[in-house]
Amino acid sequence: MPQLSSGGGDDLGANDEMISFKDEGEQEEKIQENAFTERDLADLKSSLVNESEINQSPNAAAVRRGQQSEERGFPDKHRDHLEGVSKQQDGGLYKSPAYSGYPFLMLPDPYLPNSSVSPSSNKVSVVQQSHGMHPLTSLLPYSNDHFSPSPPHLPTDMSQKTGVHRHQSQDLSGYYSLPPGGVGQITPSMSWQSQPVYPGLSPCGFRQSYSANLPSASSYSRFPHSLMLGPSGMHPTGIPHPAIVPPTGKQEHDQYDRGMYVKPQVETKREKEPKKPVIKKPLNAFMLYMKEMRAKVIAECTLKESAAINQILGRRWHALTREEQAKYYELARKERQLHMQLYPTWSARDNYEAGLSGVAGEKNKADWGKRKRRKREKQQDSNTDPGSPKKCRARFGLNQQTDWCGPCRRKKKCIRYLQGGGCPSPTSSDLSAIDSPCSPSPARHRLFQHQRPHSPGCSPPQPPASPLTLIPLSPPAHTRSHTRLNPEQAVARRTDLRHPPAKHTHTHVELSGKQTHGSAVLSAAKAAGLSLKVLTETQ
DNA sequence: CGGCCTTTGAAGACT
DNA sequence: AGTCTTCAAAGGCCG
Repeated sequence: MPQLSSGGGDDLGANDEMISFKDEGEQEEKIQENAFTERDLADLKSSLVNESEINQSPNAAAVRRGQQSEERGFPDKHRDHLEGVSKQQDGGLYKSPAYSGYPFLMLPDPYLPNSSVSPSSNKVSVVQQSHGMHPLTSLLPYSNDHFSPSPPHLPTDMSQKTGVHRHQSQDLSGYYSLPPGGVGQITPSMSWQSQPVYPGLSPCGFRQSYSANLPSASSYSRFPHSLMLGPSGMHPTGIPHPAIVPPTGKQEHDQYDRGMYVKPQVETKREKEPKKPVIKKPLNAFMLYMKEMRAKVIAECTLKESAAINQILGRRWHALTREEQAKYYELARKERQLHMQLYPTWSARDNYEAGLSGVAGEKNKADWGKRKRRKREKQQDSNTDPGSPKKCRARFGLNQQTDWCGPCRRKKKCIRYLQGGGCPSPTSSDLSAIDSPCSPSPARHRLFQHQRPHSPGCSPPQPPASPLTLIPLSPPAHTRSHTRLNPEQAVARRTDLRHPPAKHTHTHVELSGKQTHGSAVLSAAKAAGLSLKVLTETQ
């Protein structure tokens, strides 16, 4: 769990962490990249200043007051916990109205016991913004749907998912209703508002965040996110929710990307297809960051391949300040809390059975063990030495792609390693990785051989990566666990900034001073646009 | 069409 | 307790 819950931010103020995890040879890259990140940081900081002013708005307080009608229902211990969290955090994440043209209802602090803050508090976290935009709004592209006033399609039976507490939300509409007066006065301030709209981008759901106005039929169709639920993307509660995704798992995107979202269709489809919901994991901080920044990276670097983009995003993630990361950690924390509220019986293990039922039955439990063993064996086959680089790109780096084996060039398993580790031990050149947003990873270099090597859209254009400017490529996800033992990796990953996991995230957490039931949770979800997803199972 | 790639973080299983 | 594995998003690529 992010160390945001206490300490008054002392752990966020340190400024020495940004260097510690930098790898050698990154100086040049750092200069270039900092030019970018600092720009964003400046924007962000400015937005934070502005938002603190804007949130003084009485309208915001009025909106918040309208949301304090429900009873408390969770143990005080969680409240205590969250109080500590909220005291420090609730003013930081959800008060930035920096985004114009995006209808974003600030998280109504159902998560935060201090939700009944006085108007004088600058921690007013409920800000309806039809024109203002949350700094993380692009993380919440599905939040558009949240602005549907008084959803008329709420089913009476909201207990579709087994074990999910369903406190009926008679007053849900109260949370969705957005007083018109509360919106337009929020002046879009800067911050990521400066992010361009990418009209030409492939539909990834971000650009809309910058251009949407109040929800409408058209705006729904413009939002590709899963919350723009399609036929089967209905939350068990009946509220369209990003956690509800079609069985295919990708349908959501295709469907919504193509603007096929039609609300009546949601209802009819849902009636036709009673499904078991497969609840997706809540997004972690980095995932949220990725969702937001992906479009930006794509636009700047004209990249399309997610693997390359993710490498860039991973680097930028490390380049973020603590404060910046803290926002995402906090958002992720709230997502987890919401997720836990919505699906108390859900376990991450439920989804270990990919493609199977989201409900972990006994059979799934057995299959899970088998699958796990299979994967383990598979990895051992190709990687008898888990701690060592196993791919040509890691061994030779970008500058020596001619030394790569064929499979490595085709993103396949490195045959050299399988053939006995014939690859020479890595030198400095094996430290190749994305050096800048413009430098694709060696593994993806093939992609750029038929793309623009140095996109003009990337700032700044990068020459072919030099070993001196390269940083170590992070090991594959399945080998990271080994590298965690590596002190350098530990430093590189800036473990000091890694917020400890919320060990009690699966305990009930009082999310609000007065909202504790499903309606509160759902309204909070709608307000915050949290990205919980449920994959409904086709019959 | 399914799986891979790639990233970090969270959670659960395992040792 | 520490380690390991899986999944979350994304979309192009490959067999």
